[in-house]
Amino acid sequence: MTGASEGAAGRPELSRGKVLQKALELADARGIAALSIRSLAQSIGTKPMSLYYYVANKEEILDGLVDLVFAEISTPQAGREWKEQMRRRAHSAREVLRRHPWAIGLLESRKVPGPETLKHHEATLATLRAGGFTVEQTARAYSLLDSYIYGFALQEAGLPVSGGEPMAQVAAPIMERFATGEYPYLVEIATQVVMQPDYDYGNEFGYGLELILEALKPASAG
Amino acid sequence: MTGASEGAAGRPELSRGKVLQKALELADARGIAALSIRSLAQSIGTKPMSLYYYVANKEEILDGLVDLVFAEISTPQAGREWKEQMRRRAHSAREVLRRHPWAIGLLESRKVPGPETLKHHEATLATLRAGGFTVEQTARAYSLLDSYIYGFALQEAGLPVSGGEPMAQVAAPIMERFATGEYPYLVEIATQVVMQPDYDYGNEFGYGLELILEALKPASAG
DNA sequence: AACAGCTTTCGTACACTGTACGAAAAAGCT
DNA sequence: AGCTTTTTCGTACAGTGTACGAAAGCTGTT
Repeated sequence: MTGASEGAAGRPELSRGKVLQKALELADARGIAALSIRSLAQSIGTKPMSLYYYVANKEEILDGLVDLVFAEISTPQAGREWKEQMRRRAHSAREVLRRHPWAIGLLESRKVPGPETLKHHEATLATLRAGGFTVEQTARAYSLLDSYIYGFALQEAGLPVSGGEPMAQVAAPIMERFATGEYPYLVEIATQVVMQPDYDYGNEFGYGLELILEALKPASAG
Repeated sequence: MTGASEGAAGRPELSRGKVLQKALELADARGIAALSIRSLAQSIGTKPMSLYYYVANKEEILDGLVDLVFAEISTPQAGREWKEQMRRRAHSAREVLRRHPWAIGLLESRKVPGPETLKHHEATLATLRAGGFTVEQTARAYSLLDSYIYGFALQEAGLPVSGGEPMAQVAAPIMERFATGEYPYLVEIATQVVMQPDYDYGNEFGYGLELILEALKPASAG
């Protein structure tokens, strides 16, 4: 009963899942740079080397994190209207990547996709195919949609967190260099759109997404 | 003459530019993970701590690298046909990011844009504005185009290098899990398009780009 | 020639990283 | 009880970024 499995008393009971879960929390809370084996072990309440029983190395933890993030993205359902399904998925993906911005940087160096990642891709492909896209059209549509989603998330991650007025903060130091009049168009866009009090870059996501969804079409020519 | 400046004899003559240049070469050759202060100093032919005279810390080196990469992207010219200019810029950006894939991951954590980056943005904005886009339309078009470019580069970076047949390599290990029949649509797209001998994912870039350029329009409604 | 004052180099040391190796402890089984 | 497998973790090592301060080199003035 009080074996290595179920924690009967106060035993926290370590497991691969718990390691990854805590790693995700730590990355969210303190940033991916602060995710070290030692800090992770401490936040779990164990010792550094104990983690290596559940995980081969740190790379494997990062792989697991990316897979966890993919698992959070809402899975589209084949058979339903493809456009609405893709819209839902895209917005969900953006939200997830905004919650875990560090995951974007991780994507660049990941080699093997995890099981949840594969499941997600499978469901997305199924939805497009069921929507009437040919195999080739599906490949292109998927590439286009995901490129937009990842790219938007990447740009969003390069901004100061998000909220009411942080745009003025990122713009201010740059504005000084602008005093020279070197960058009139950057000044224009900064003052006339970005620094407007109610401007939220996140809202631009929908614009580009709709434009792409509108232009995508199954059947006939590609 | 044999002062601290021009290297008259065999003196290599250190400088901030040289440090960044060598850092770029090292990152390209051995990957961003292999770029350490010590390895960089050695490749330059100096000692680690000497670099800190030209650079405040490693972060500043990474900032400089990103700016160097941006400098490589061909700058659009305002006044010329905006669509053609954006096409050129997009293809150039993709090529540059394929040469320096590590730069994509760096983008996520960069805080302040460098001078070359600003210059590039300025020129792009100028071209769109001159092409008849309003300020708001420019912001949206720019966001859409760059999201697509960065996202595509990000996905491309997650692939095995590039060449004739590496697609079969990334697909093979995954294919084993497919033997279970869990992922029929992934199998379909893998066998029917990705693993085709003459398939090159890079070619898909043009498709999405043209679709976006076609849908973008200046004037009237946004 | 000697000194002073820059600029530029770099040796040493410290705290921190991932993890190889192997010992120790705990749990399960006969 | 003992034996075996599973799970934990202490120690040690090579590598990281960089703070601090000493040294060296160069320039200009006397």
